[in-house]
Amino acid sequence: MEREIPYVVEYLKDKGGVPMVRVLGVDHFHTKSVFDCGQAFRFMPVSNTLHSEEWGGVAYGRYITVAEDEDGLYIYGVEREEFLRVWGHYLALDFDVSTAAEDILSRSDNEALRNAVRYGEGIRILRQERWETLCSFIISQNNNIPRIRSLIERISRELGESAECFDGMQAHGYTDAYSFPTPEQIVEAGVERLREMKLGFRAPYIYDAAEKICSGVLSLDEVGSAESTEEAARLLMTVKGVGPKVAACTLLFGFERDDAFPVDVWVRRVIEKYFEPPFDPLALGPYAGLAQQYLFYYERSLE
DNA sequence: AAACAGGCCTAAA
DNA sequence: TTTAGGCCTGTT
Repeated sequence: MEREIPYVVEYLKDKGGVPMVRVLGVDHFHTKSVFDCGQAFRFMPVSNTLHSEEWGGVAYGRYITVAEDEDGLYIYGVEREEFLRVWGHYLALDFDVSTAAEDILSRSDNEALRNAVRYGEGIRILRQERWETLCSFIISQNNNIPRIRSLIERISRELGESAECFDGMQAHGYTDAYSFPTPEQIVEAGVERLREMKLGFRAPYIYDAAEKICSGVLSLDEVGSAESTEEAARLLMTVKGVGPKVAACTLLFGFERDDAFPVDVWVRRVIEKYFEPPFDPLALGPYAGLAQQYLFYYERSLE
């Protein structure tokens, strides 16, 4: 369901001369929901007086921030060409959330699901970078979100390159920022170095993923063009430390496989709590992954 | 202090 | 084929 960005888009500069994009009338995009629902680990709240909620982070080698008000969405540190080529898609502004949510609800009359969709109305599944997504969810296993964040930040700082950033972004929380290391940079660093960075038992997993990609044993292009989500998952699971859950997250968040349905402890809890026994994610349809994210975010909010 | 954190690997039935 | 333990590290 990719399409042109169905919003009015303006290309402006802020008071500090920073190139920015304003997207008018965006629905289903609440910055906190998007960046804090557990799909992404590199965006953090930026405190300034411009917006109540502004989140900054690195993707595609650039530091940007995203904020909103009643008029629409603001993306700071981005020019027109790159917005059209990269960021509109990264932020999934070309995705019709309303239709997808309706599709999900049309397949189930489950009340918890209905509540979850309402609660997570502002969620959009980002279209993140493949390699970084794979590593992020390898790191996520048996781990908690603050530490996942700090580990990803640490290996980016130590092994990645300085991110691109427009002058004046200091007003948007920029101090310094680094892109996630490439497979080559991970291999170059070596397992011992990864251990020193406190990746623990995940160090050899990350290294194995990097090594398989560098040697050509695993191709993320092939994963992307696999016939089915199931086949794509099978390819990813050839990496040590990648099981069904990590594979599903990688596919949903990094490969636009909207039907991928990661089952973790929280989702298992939701299923047991609210659904009648033979639960089949396939029954939730082509956007089952979005449904999963609604359920996950909803259940965690109850804590 | 002991248990737990968006799992997965390995060994053993 | 399924099922326990154990795992790096940091926090509570």
